[in-house]
This record gives sequence, C-alpha cells and structure tokens, in this order.
Amino acid sequence: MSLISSPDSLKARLAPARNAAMRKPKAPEANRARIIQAAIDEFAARGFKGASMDAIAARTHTTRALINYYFGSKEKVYLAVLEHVYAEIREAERLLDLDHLPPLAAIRRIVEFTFDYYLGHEGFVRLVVAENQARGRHLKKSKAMRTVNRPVIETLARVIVRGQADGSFRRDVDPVEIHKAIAALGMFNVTNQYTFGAIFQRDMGRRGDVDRRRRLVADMILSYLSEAARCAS
Amino acid sequence: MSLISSPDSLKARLAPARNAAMRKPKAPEANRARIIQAAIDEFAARGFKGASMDAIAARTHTTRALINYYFGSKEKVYLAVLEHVYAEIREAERLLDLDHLPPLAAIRRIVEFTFDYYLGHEGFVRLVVAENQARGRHLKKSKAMRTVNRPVIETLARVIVRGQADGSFRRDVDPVEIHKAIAALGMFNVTNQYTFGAIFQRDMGRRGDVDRRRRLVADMILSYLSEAARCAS
DNA sequence: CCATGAATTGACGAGCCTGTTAAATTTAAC
DNA sequence: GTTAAATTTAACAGGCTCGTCAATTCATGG
Repeated sequence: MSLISSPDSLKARLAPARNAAMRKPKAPEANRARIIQAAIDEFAARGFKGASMDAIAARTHTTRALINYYFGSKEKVYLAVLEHVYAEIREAERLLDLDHLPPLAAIRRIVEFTFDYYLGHEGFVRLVVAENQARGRHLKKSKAMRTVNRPVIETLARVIVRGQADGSFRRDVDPVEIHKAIAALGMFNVTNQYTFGAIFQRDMGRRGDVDRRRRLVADMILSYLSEAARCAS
Repeated sequence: MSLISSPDSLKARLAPARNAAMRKPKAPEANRARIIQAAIDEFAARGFKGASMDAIAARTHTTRALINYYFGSKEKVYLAVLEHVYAEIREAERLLDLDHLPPLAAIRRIVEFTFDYYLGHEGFVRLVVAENQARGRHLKKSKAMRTVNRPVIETLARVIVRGQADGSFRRDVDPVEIHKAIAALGMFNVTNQYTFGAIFQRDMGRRGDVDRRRRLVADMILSYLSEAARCAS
C-alpha cells in the first residue's frame, strides 16, 4: 500500500522477473502450446462461433476455466491461433531461398510451394476463410499481422525484377497482384473442394489430379508473366 | 369423411387448383419469398450456425414459428436459400449468348461476367464459402444441384473447342479446370478482401483497382489458353 | 351466418455455451 | 515447516437459440 515501502521496491528492482521466473509451477508453457494446437483444430473445423471452448478443453484434457485463466476469453484464444498459424507459414516461406534460382524456376517454385502448403495445411486455410467470413473483425486488432507478411511480397518482387531485367517477363507487373493470383489459384483448390466436388462430381483430392493441377497453376502464372516477352525473343 | 361424397370429389375434379389459388388467405406466397430474401442476407452475413432464426423473422416482420411452419427447420430454410441463389446465377449465365462471338472474345466475356457477378453478389459468394466450410454437408442433400451447373461447363467447352479448331487455343485443355481457374480468380477477390486488405493495406474495392484486376484475370486465363498457339501463328 | 381449415402468434421447455467466482490444490521460496 | 503465490477445479448465473404446441385470427365455401 505504502508508496515508499522499501523492501517491496527493493526486491522489485533487484529481481523483478526472477521471482516469477524461478517459480516453475506446473506446466504452463506446455499446456499453453497444447491449447493452441487444439484450438487450431477446433476453430478450423467449426469456425469462430461454431467452436466450443469445452471442446477445446476436452482435446487437451483440461477445463474451460483454465483456458480462460491463460488467455482471458474465447476471442483472445482465437487471436493467438491466428497469429500462430500466420507465423508458421511466414517461417516456411523464409526457407525457400530463391535468389539463386533463375526467374522462371523461382516463380514455379513459389507457386508450387504455396499450392502444396495450402494443401497440406487445410487448418490454416480454413482459419483464413473463417476470418474473412467475419470480415476481418479479429485480424484488425492484431498489429503483428502487417509486418509478418511483408517479406513474401518483397521476395516475389525481387524475382520479378530479375525476370524483367533478363527479358523473361513482361513489363508493368504488380507483385501484389501476382501474389494474389497465386494465392487465389492455390486456395480455391482447398476451399471450394466440397461444393465443386458435389456439383461436378470431381474428388479434388485425387493424387493424379492434384499433380496435374499444380502444374496447370504454375503454367498459368508463368504464361501471363512471359506474355509479350516470349514471342519477342 | 365419406369416400364417395360426390360434392367433394366433383369440386376437386373441376377446380382442384382454383380452390387453393383463389383462397387468398393472408400472404403465404409473398411472405415465403420475403423470408427467402431475408434468409439469404442473414445466412450470408453470419453463416449457418451464426445465423439466427429470430433475426430472419425480424427482417420480415414475422415470427420464428411461422418460418418453421413454412419450411420445417433452420436447415430446410438454408437449403432453400442455397437452391435459390444457385438457380439465380445459372439463369444469369444462360443469357450470355456466346456462340456468336469469336473464341477469344467469348472467353473474355465469360471471365468478366463471372468476375462481375461475384463482385455484385457478395451474398452468393459468402453462401458458397459457408457451405464449403461446412464441408458441403447440406449441399449433398440436394439433388437439384448437380443438374443446375452442368450447362456452364458445356458452354465453356464449346467455346474452347471452337478456339482449338481455329488455332487460337492450345491443345489438351480441360474445361472443368478452366472453369475452376476462372472461379478461383474471381472469387478470391471477394472472399479474401478482408484479410488481404488488412495485411497489404489495399482496399480491394476501389474502383480503378477493380477494373485493372478484371482485365488482369481475363488476360491471365487467355494467355494460358493461347500459349504455344500464339507464337506458332 | 356459420363452420372449416389454413395462416399466424405467444409462450414454453430443453439444450448449449460462455465468463466468473470462490474454494481447493499444488508448488517454490524462505 | 510455513507461507504465499500460482494453478486447477467445480459450480453458478445469464444469455441465446431452436422446435413445438395450443390457442387465435381470418378468408372462404356452404
């Protein structure tokens, strides 16, 4: 209470974090990680409103109250999940190492990586879709988002500039628009597989079809980028 | 009661529909239509689980009980909505009249129509997305869906064959895959505008950008279709 | 003018879900 | 040991949603 309580402020100054850090209680971090993982599955499967805190708790053998103790509310959990999955894909993209590839090969690699990442991380895709259905209401609250996805565009832009310099690519290309096209063609495969499958009787998950489609998407992006440049050479 | 009650059966034979039609009780048909419209908005805005029957009722100045009297359950309403919006886009596509256009122009017209339809019918797009998030659970129950969307592919296939015949288009093109690409590029613009806008600071609804993007999408599809055919000519 | 049956309403019960709170249990530090 | 903080549990309260059902309007045919 006293503002000049010396022992209190002394301890605080000498070891402000030590007290909290050295107390290794039970399993705070491990639990936290498991909760995030369970929440990814639950939110991806049922969307924000459809997801149940009790269901998340059940997947981790804990209780709803504990999750609230850690995160504060359902919405906070959801935000943590969003930041987690975006950080994951950013990290995966960082490892691509494209600068030593010729422009055409580099673009093909980006496209195929994106295509496969979406295919292998349906949870991530479903979260993005759910967030868009909510009109980005939650995402807006996270400042981390903006910086996280910057590098993707910069990498892509570097490749395009190289391609324009050596005559492989056309002029007047906006990297953001190309990224948008790559994401669109890759995501649609995952996001719309159910209605598409039901309407056109195609199981979009069949192995051979996936390979063909991956190639088609890359070809399409490249044929646009190369247009006018190709015939002139 | 009596199975041979002559007045009853006579009436029924002479004017079986008239009785029901002339009975203008309160507002059965008009109400039904308004309920569907309100349900489209509500389901599109909040998804299946998020939508509230009371909210739909409020939009039509009726009650939840009445909606159940008409449709039976929330799921039945949702199904009626799905069939309604799919029938609408099918009808709009039917009016395109492409067979008199040269192949290149016809494709461009298809792409731009689709692009604009999605843009102008965000409700439809959001319903498709919601249904996919539900893994097509409801759509599977509707047999009408399969036949409704057949014509789109057939029209597209005819244009492609014409283009191949006159040397404008490449060989080995699968119409379903092309339709998928067109839908993907057009839909992404609507479906992912919120996350994309939040991450890359682009308002995807701005007028000039929309025009540019519409052209880009058409160019991209056409550059793929024309590849190898173009330089050879 | 009345009886009939469709259209419409208000109220009810059951279920699920969330966030909180107070009590119980662990754990590290002293 | 004792103690106090950190964790965990169990139970509660409030809200929202859905489908149903009996009761009430109302146009129409007799």
